[in-house]
Amino acid sequence: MSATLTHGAIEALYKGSEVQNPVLQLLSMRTIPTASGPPRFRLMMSDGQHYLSSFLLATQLNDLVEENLLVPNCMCMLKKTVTNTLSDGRHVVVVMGMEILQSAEETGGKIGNPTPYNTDGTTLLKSACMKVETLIEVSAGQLCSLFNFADKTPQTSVSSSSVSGSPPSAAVPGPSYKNNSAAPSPPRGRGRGFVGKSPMKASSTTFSPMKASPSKFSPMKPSPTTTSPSKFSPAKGSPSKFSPSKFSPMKFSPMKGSPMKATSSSPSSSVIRIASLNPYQSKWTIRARVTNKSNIRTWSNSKGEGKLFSFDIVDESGEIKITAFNKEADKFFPLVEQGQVYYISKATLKVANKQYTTLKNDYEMTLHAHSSIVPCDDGQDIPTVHCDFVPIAELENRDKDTIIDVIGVCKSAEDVSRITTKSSREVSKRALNLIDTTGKVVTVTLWGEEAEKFDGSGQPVVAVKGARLSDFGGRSLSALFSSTVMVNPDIPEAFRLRAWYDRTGYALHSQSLTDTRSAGSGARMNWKTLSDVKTEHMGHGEKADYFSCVATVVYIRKENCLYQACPSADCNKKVIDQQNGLYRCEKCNREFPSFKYRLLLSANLADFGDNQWVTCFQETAEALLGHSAETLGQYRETDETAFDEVFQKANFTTHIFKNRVKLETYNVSSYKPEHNRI
DNA sequence: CCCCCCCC
Ligand SMILES: [Zn+2]
Repeated sequence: MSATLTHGAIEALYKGSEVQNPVLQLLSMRTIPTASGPPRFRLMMSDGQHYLSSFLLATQLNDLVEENLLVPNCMCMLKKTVTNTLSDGRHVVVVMGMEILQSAEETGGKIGNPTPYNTDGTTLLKSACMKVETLIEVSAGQLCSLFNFADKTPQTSVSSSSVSGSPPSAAVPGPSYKNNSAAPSPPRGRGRGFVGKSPMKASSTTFSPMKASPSKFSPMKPSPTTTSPSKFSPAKGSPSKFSPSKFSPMKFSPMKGSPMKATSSSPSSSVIRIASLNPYQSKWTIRARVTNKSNIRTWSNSKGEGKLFSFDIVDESGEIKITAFNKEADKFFPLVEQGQVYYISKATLKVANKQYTTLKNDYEMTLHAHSSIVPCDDGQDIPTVHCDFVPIAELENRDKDTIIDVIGVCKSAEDVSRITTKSSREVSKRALNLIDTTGKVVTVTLWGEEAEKFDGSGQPVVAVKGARLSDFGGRSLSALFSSTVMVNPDIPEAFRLRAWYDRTGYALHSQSLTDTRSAGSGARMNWKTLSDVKTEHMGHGEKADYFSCVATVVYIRKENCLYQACPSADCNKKVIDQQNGLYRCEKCNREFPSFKYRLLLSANLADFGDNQWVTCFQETAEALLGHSAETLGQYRETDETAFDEVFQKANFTTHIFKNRVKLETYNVSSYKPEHNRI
């Protein structure tokens, strides 16, 4: 290929006008001193007529320099750029994607006789050079930090698609000058073909999405009557007429001189699409619908602690996750309503950690003190749920761990039960059996509140967006934290399924993809004697082993079997008695006037050939002892005889124990009977 | 700044 330079591209790029995949020649390159982090490269580029040194290489493209591909005189196609305007009006062109078309050797030298591009009426190369240098200092808070974010994720679409030199993918068609170019999804197994979801499109009360926050349960009407708090008074001037689709890409780039008049309450900058968001620009407003609002959750780890909630938003271009921490969590949680459309601005973009996200966006958003979320009362044009439902029969052909959307009639549902995870967290679970018109059934497991609140009576249609396919029992599904569970969603697929099931489906001799002969009914029980467990070295592998046994309790340690735990709902951490009527939870980092009792029981089990120490967590211990932890706590405080009696009664009782076994430090196995009965 | 995705 003999490349030709795109005359006029320098001016277009500098001004932020649209230009199709411009081809430029690199004339020179300089390293910009940085205090920390990877080096930054400033490029002087030529289009054969003009040259300009206001180009900055996004750091995810630094490889091109380090591998000596991007060297002076080479010719390159700029596939993704963003033109930023600094507060003083100067521009800088951030190169986020480029392809080397021709090496320096092949090109042979400088093409043409380009002159300095006149950026502001005075032709001064020197000033152009100065600009870029000061840029870093002047807007250090802005650009540098943004670069840092970008650097954390080497596999952004920008680097992966352009460094490899692959042709533009279908996801990024057309011009390279596109602030609004939707960041293409990197290849990943979890990819899903949906744009976004909003269960709350629901215009009828039959719709009840199952996600934690109470606000999610309020059905949305197509034209919601927003009762927004006064400080969030929606814009009066109907900003929605600035429909994103009417905006040319040009609008997305120069940041000064917003075309919109900013009033006190209306969005003060251009309404752009979610797909156009990137960390290099900060003055934007998006208009989008809230989906998947979470509850407020606390965390505590080595780096600190706090609380947060998150939600996803969707518009016609894509979706993005938004998180609010601590103060902002408290501030925005009550204002953000599932299904509602908002103008959102002044939030911080950062590169999303692909390890965690199932959303199709390379970035995610964090709200901060000055972020603005204003209800939009005429958001009917903003899409709601978009699911790519996979027919249940088709799940047989999908790979394990794929994230999929599924819909079916809930033929039957387990009762909710509590289980203890490997990390000793307790969680509720409930398995549903969904059937669709393929006549196949699959088991979907719901967790936590969704499991608790699920009501399977009346065999509702259930849709799960973003469930993970597992190979357990053949094929089964599990809801994730990021999943949305919708009961009787107001969507055509649901109506079709309802009609089908009520007419003929109910009588169908269905086949399950999930082997349901599990837990309790025999086939899946792994029966062992306590002696087997030892001779077979169960629990010595990487993963835990599971077995069931019939055994008799021969000893129960009643000392230390009860502890005083944090009273908050999902925190079972042991509290510290402050001796002043208050109990401190280190995890919640606060004191409570009360605690709850929890059981952690050490017992010795014996069968005809051997014996074994096991640990029984709360539910199992309560079943074994026949009393709640709370009752036992009362006994211990007030009636020691009654307390002792409980243990005596439980001793020498025989049960079926279901155990998890995993070798822990040195020779101590932790056996966890999770369920037992005589 | 989270990021738990669980159970058989
Ligand atoms: Zn606590």
